[in-house]
Amino acid sequence: MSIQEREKIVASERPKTVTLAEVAAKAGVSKMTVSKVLREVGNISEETRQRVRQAAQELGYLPNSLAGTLSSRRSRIVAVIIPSISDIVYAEVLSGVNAMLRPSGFQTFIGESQFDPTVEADLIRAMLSFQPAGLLLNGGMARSADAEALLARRNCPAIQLWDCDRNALDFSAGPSHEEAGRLVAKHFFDRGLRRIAYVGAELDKDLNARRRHIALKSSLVAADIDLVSVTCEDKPRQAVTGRFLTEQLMRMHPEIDGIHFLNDAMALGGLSYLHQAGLPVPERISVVGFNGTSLANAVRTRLTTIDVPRTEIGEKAAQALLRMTKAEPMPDFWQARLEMVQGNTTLAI
Amino acid sequence: MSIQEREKIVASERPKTVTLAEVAAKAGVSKMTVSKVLREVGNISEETRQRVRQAAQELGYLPNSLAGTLSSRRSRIVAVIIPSISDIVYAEVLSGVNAMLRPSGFQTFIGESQFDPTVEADLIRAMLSFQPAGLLLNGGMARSADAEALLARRNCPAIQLWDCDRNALDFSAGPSHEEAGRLVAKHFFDRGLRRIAYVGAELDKDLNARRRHIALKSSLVAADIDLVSVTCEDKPRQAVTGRFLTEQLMRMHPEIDGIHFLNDAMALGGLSYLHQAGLPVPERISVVGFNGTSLANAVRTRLTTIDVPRTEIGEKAAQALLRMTKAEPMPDFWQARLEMVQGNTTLAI
DNA sequence: TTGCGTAAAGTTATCGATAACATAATGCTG
DNA sequence: CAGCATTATGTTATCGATAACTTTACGCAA
Repeated sequence: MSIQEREKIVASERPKTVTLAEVAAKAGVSKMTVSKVLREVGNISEETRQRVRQAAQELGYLPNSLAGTLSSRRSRIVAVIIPSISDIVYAEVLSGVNAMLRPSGFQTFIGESQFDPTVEADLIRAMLSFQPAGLLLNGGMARSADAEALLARRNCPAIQLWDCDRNALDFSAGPSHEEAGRLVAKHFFDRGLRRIAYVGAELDKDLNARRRHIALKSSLVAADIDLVSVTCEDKPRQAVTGRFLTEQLMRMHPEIDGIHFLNDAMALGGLSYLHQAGLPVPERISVVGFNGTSLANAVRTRLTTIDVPRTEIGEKAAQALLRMTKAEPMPDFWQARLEMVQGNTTLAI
Repeated sequence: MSIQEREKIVASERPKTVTLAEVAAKAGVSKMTVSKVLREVGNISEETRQRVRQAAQELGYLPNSLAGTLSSRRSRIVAVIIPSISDIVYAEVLSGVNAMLRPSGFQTFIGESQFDPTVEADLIRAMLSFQPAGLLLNGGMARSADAEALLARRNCPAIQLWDCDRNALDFSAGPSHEEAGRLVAKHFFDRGLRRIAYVGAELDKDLNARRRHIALKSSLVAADIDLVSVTCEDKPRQAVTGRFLTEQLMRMHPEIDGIHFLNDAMALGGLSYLHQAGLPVPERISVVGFNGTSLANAVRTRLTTIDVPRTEIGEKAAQALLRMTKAEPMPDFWQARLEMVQGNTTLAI
């Protein structure tokens, strides 16, 4: 008999769940006493404690959090909705959230909206039905009327991630995307570049990226410089798209000497084309990405980018949530510090 | 008054939750009728349906899934515990799981064990307390006695991810790591290489990686070839470590002409050193990574690696879980197909 | 017209815990 | 030693839903 077969049998004759009442019976006390002992509240004699703990141990008691939460109306679930789980950028924020919440006994519920407001609204509904202690949402998305209505009816704090420029919720943690756009403009100014382009994708979905784009454009316009934008809405925000669009850009505007990309992945794709086309970076053309994701996986990179403290964003958001559940006072937002990281000129891998 | 201030007031005077009973009162029917209408079960006249739906709509009724699950003992929560959220490899599996489960109305609960068996056991306990419909665990970890005991008491199916070589649970979905090790050996054999090294980190935590390592070694030994292994347990499995260890390796064993790395990130770090040291890849030395993660973000890479269908692993695991909840028959495991991807020799970015 | 099957709605018990209050036993003060 | 605070434990009601059964009303065949 294989391991699988053996276990499948076990699975069919699943052990029945042990409840508080059974532990109470075994320990010879009331359910309430057991509950108090296990939650470590109230006054229970040391001797009873021991008996109860022993009984719980022997029966293999596992509390039912659903019942507990329902009864106490105090939840330890935190719902997080991010655009994409497999995008390292959001995953790292999530990691920060998790790291901060777990020691306090909170569990994270995760939803993936894929930048779709309809999906987001569905997720908010599903999440709220679990009576979470808090809701963490991504700021850079259009929100459906449905979602707004659900949020208005929420009875838990809601926090916005990734964006501190504007916020209709209780707290926001993230960078200022307007500042990011200005930083990029300054980078080009400092180098005396005046033929600037922007390359991005799916800007209709990602409002944060759109705001960076607009801020860059405004800063340039203020200096009487025009911004050439090459974007497309139906291709992924990945390296391949960055490469493709950069090729298009350079064919149509060979004079360009500075490009800002929506993110690092697209920028790396762009670098790839520029290298192949014999346009040295940064001598002939300057390239700026966004996120600082290229830094983590490469030992050295020639990509200049704006590093965003992603894990810290998650941590700050989670901290704020913890404070709010304790009704402690706190500010309305936390602004993440952006850091422009100069790429070195060593060969990139 | 700022947006934040306005919302904070709203937050303090939170809307009280609307229950089934209130909807029932408004619609002039019993709670049960409302419950049946909203779940679309039983025989309810069209006219009543309309009245109930309207009442629910107007009151902004949101079901309480905790109460529902407690009462019906049928959960739509699926618990997933992975070693790291921000490691793209696990995040992509998660994405596959999510994509498959959401259409069926399941919600994913996520835990991050950080390769720590103690943390994993704690998470299993926490997850089980939410009465999940299923549990997805990572296969490549040592499991604590505590965790084993909890799993034995589970009353839901449990599935193992990332590993189909052995399984003590109900189903497993993943590659054979032994096959992966053999594939790498074959790759070196085919090129007539005989001075082979392995570079890895944290092998004490990642049993899957350890099994690949052992399989590689066995295959080589069978061909009378020795494997030089350079590993360390206290550095991250990242590019920097790969670079550092490769440098050590090549100083001590300059004759090496083939290296297998624990993962792509470390391999890229290794490539970086080899390039700097003037050792052309693959002419002078052959490099093989693992995972195929380098493929996603780069337009072209010189890294040879074994591609693993991560999203598919998640999908298959989720599918199996869905089947098991319906008590449908199914095999014990799904073996992911591994694909050796040859790096091209174009300059990598 | 009787009897029975089905449609449509309601009643009661329950899921597994916790809150809030009640009670019993103890200790301590004046 | 009465009286009261404190400690230790138990009782009852409740959280918000669903399962399982019951009741009522109606239609139609014999």
